[in-house]
Formats: sequence, C-alpha cells, structure tokens
Amino acid sequence: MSATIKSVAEYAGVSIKTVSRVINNEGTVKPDTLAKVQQAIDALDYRPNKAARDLAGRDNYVLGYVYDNPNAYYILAMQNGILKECRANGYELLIHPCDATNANIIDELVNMVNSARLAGLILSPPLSEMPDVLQAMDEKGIQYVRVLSGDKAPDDKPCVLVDDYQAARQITEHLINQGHQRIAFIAGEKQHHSTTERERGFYQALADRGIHPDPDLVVEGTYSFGTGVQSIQQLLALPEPPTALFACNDEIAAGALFGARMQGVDVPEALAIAGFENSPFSTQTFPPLTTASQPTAQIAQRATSSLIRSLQARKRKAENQTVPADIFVPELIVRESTSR
Amino acid sequence: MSATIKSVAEYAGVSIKTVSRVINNEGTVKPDTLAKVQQAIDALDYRPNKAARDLAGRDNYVLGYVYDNPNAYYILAMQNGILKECRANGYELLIHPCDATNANIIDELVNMVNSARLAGLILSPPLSEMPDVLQAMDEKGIQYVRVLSGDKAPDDKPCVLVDDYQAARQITEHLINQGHQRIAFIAGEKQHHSTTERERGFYQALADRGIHPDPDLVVEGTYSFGTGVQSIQQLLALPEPPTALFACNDEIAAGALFGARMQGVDVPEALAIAGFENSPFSTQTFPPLTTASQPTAQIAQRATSSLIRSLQARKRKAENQTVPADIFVPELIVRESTSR
DNA sequence: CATCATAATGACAACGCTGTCATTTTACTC
DNA sequence: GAGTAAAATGACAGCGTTGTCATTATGATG
Repeated sequence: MSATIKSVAEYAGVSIKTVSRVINNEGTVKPDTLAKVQQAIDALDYRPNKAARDLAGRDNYVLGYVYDNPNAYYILAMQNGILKECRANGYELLIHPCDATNANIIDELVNMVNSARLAGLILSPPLSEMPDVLQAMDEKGIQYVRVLSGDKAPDDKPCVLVDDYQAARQITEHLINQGHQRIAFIAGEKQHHSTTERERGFYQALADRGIHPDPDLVVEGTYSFGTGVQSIQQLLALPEPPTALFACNDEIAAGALFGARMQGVDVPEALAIAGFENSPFSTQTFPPLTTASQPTAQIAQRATSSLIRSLQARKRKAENQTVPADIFVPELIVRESTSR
Repeated sequence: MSATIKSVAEYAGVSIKTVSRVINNEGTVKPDTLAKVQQAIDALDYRPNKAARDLAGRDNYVLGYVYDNPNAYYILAMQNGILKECRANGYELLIHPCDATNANIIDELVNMVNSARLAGLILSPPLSEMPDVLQAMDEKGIQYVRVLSGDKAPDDKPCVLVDDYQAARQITEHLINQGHQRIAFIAGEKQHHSTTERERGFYQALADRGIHPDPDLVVEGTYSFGTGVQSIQQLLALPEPPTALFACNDEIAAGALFGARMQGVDVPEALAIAGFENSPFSTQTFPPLTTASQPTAQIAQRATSSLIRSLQARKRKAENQTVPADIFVPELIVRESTSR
C-alpha cells in the first residue's frame, strides 16, 4: 500500500493539512516544518492521490489535447511538448483525436471536457482556428490555449503564434536570391490559416523584390502528395513554366518533385522546389527538400505552460495579467532541392 | 454544476447504491427500476465522476500506453485503437513516451504506474520484448498486455501477435513469383523481434522454393532511410548484384530506391523493391512500394480489450481463463516497385 | 511585559462514489 | 397462505485529499 497524506503527517508529526500545504506549495509553512515534511515525503515515497485531489479540490489536474491533423509527426511532437510541461507541473494529459469537420464537434468537445473534468484544453490547427469552437469554449467557461498561425494575436486570450508569414517570406526570398523570377506556389486547404499566411508571405516577398505575381503560377489544393503531383503537371504544361516552386508543405513538395521527375524535369537544375514543415519527407526525397522548420515540441510546451499559468492565476483569483503571446518563426533549412 | 449520483437517485426515487449498480452494470437490478434510473441519467445528463470512482473503488480506470518507437504513424495508430476501446469501456488513457535504452527505464515505468495509479499497461515493441521490463512488471504485480512480433505466444500472459514471419514469407514468395532468384534482404535493428521474424520468413520462403540463400545479399542496419541508401550501394557493387530487394521496412526501402536511382538503376525494371509496414512513405516514392500492411489500430484495440477483460476478471476474482492470443498477419500490398 | 496583529498550524466537514452488510421484496414450495 | 430461499434494494462508512474556519505560536509595538 502506498503512503497517504495521513501517514506522512504522522511521520512528520504535523497535521495532514500542513502536509497538504507543502505539496501544494502554498508557501505559508515554516522552513523547518517544511523540511520535516519533505523528509517524511521522501522517506515514505509519498505521492498525492490524484483521484482524491481531484475530488476534494475544485479543479482536475488534467489537460486535454484535442487534435484533428493528419500529420502524425506534428501531433506526436505536440504531444511530447505538452507532456513535458504537464509532468513538470503535476498535470496529466488526456488526448482526444477528433474530426473537425464533424457537425457535432462542439458537443463532442464540451461533453469530453465535462465528463473528464478537464482543467483546460490545448488546441492546434485547424480547431484553434474555428470561431464557433472557440466561441463555444468561451461560453461554457472552458479554459484553453491555442497554437495559431499568425504574426499577432487575434485577441487577448492565451495563444502561441507560429509566424508562417515570415518564414514563407524567407523561403521565397531564398528562391529569388537563387535567381528565380517565375516562382510557382501550391497552396493547401484555404481553411487553414497556415496556408493563407504562407501565401501572404510568398506575395510579400515577391512584392519586396519588385516581382509581379503571375496568377497562373498559383495553384490551390490540399496538403497532400497527390496535390503536388497534379499541380506540377499543370504548372509544367504552361507556355512559360516556372523555374522554381514553393509548396505549402513538404508533402505537396514531395509530390511535385515526384511529378516533375516523372516528366523528366530535373530538380533542382530545371526546377527548384521548396517545401515547408521540415517533416521526415523532406530528407527522404531525391534531392532532399529545402524547407522551413518549426520547433513544434517547444511550441507545445510554451502553449501548455501558458495555459497552466492562466489556470493557476484563475485559481488564486489573481488578475489574469495578459502576457504577450509567444511568437515562433520557423527557420529556413536549405537543402539540395533549391541549389543552383 | 453537473449531476451527481445523488441527484439521479432522487430523481429516479431510488437509493444511490441502485444508481451505482446501474452504471456499473452489476446486473442485479429489476428491469423497470433499471429503466427508471436510465431515464433519470439521460434526463439529468449524468456522468459518473471519475475521481470519485477511482477514489472509492479499488482500481483506477486509467490505462497507460508506454512507447519508444520512432515511427509516428505506428504510435498514432496504436493510440487511436487504444482510445477507441478505452472510451467504449469507460477507461482513460495516459500516454508515456520513453527511452527504452535508458538504464532507469524500469524505475521510470514502475513510478509512473504507481503515481498515476494505472490499472494496466499496453506495451508495444521494443518495450514489449524486453525481458527485464516484463519481469519487473510481473514482480510488481502490474497488469499489462503486449503487442508482439511472432506466430505463437511466448507464455500465457495476455498478448496480441503480429505474424511478421508469415507476411515476410508472402512478400518473398511474391518476389520469387515475379521470377527473381537473387533476392537481397536489408535488416533493421536485430534487437527488434520484427526484424528477426521477417528475416526468418525471408529465409523460409527461399527454402520453400529451393533457392539457396547468398550471405552476400543479406545486409544489417537500422530502420532508417540512410541504411537503405548505404546498403543498396553495397549490394549493387557486388559482382553479381541482386535483381530484387526485400527491405525490412518502408523507410529502408525508400532509401534503397533513392540509392538505386542515384546510381541509375531502374526500379522495378532492373531492381524490384519491396518494403514492409505500409507507411505513408510507401505510396510517396516513385514508383510506389510493394509492402505489407498491418492493421495497427485494430491490433491496438484488440490488445486493449484483452487487457480490460483480464482486469475485470481479476476484479471479480474470476479465474483468469487464458484466452488464446489474437494473431494478425500483415497483408501483402503489391504496387509498382515490384511489377514486371 | 502585556497587547495586538499576523503568521503558522490544526480540526473537521465535504467531494461523489463504491464496498459491505442489513433489510425489504419477490418468487417459489408444500 | 404460511414459510423460506433468493433476489433486489438501501443505509452507511469509508476512500485521500482540499477548503473553511478555528486555534495557537510568533513577533512587533508601546
């Protein structure tokens, strides 16, 4: 049988409430009492019973990560980052894959939060970008933190930003610096902010260098290999085909690379290709892909820490001082697919 | 405030214990009482408070999934399968990525199980194949289910088997049927049972068809793209190079494909390549890879259901009747990388 | 050194459920 | 229809914490 707060209290010669104060860092414990209790905790290898804590306390020490994103690497990196922060703060993580296109998604989330008594939610795209979802959370008083694409926070609720705009600009600039003028762009789902942000960065970089964008060179699709294959065929069939391509993610880029080579077009000699995301795909093509890398686990950790801070502030009824949102700019990674 | 067992009891005009019986399916409730209670539960949208259940009951309704596997798709598929079964049975899932090579891995797991009061553990390779880990779990009385590579259970403790041997045989046979005699094999980490099982299947298929294996055609490496690239160079440099390759997984196969094309070797014309796993890589190469597909989510679900059954049996002190382990044989998927 | 404010600690009732055991109802027998 | 076994239900005490409020120790002040 594992130790309880009672056995620790007896061992240390204090009341259970004092032990409770120690394990909750309430601060109002004399240093030597604290030392005694700490020693008792160590000696008995005591760990608070989460069920009892959750039952007695107001909140549950459980966060939820809700996601709908086909990218396994992204999800796992998010999970890892969140878990790291959760463990450091005595929280647990409940994961909840879901289908964002499901009409009942809001009910599903609210039900989940209630039934698992979650303290808060971590939302990543596309859920973090769905106004109706966010509104429902606000109405139900469910705490959350969002990971968002953007260069400034849309409101004062906690979020962590990934500046796709800036990174896309850098990628496009890189292509321009390689001497390219006719640069194509393949977009993913327009509902994803990341797509529009990357597209915005693409256009801005062109504008910065006085290049007039050619509408024929911009194609829309989904974040998939197939989109890359099809789009590049279409692009290469143009009377004046592009000499460079910026694909909205690595999977599209890999598809485009595949499609180009199928048609006998050499990469990077006849066509430079850049992706986005630094997914494992990007190193497992020939040639490997130039891309942009976002520190997903770190982003997740920061988001989680921001959520936890906000929960704790709310608990002590402290004024929830608005901390400026963290911004991460994905870093350009140059590989052979864009070399001269 | 959400409904409690008490409010349901009042609404239904029964005692809280009767409500408890209903939500726990104890069976000893009269049909019309049960109906009344059910109706009350629906009307009040009642959900049992997990913390209270865990605290009052003996067990925690939480399972743990511990994994150390670089394959994100595999992990996510496992998670999804486990979650599905957990939700169907009122369990929650705690995920715990870890490093199996860590010397303290056993302490880490035991600590985790104790501190989160887990009811049981789901283990996938490589952890499910580490005798010292399993022994520690047995000693500490921690319940677990393993997902294992093999065609028969190594003992009578719960496990789900993935018959890599059989699938590898089928892949090799497929290559032989395509007319190949000089078939190379690139192995992954030898510590993984899946590797040795696949290798065993490879040799068996050769033997079945009277083909004498050539040691030069068998190369060892890791489950990585790089291994594929390097190994194929080595193999193609042989005085009598192979005409077909069976790579231990898709990532190696993709690397080999990459390497072969770099050297100007056509696939499948000059070299047929088969992988294993049916990972997304396998459709995103040119040409797409022949491979074997295991229904990972289904396997995970079955494993979880087996664990839950065994937990419930233990709870009712029922004789834990040994159910024969489920065996899944990955299915051959033929694509262009091995076509004539 | 008495007085008071404040810091530190403790006693005890919840929290919502399950387990145990007692009690009531039902069904069956003669 | 009385007697009995079995089925159905209920009363109540915990489970291990936290929150509330009461109590005691400490230090500052005049």
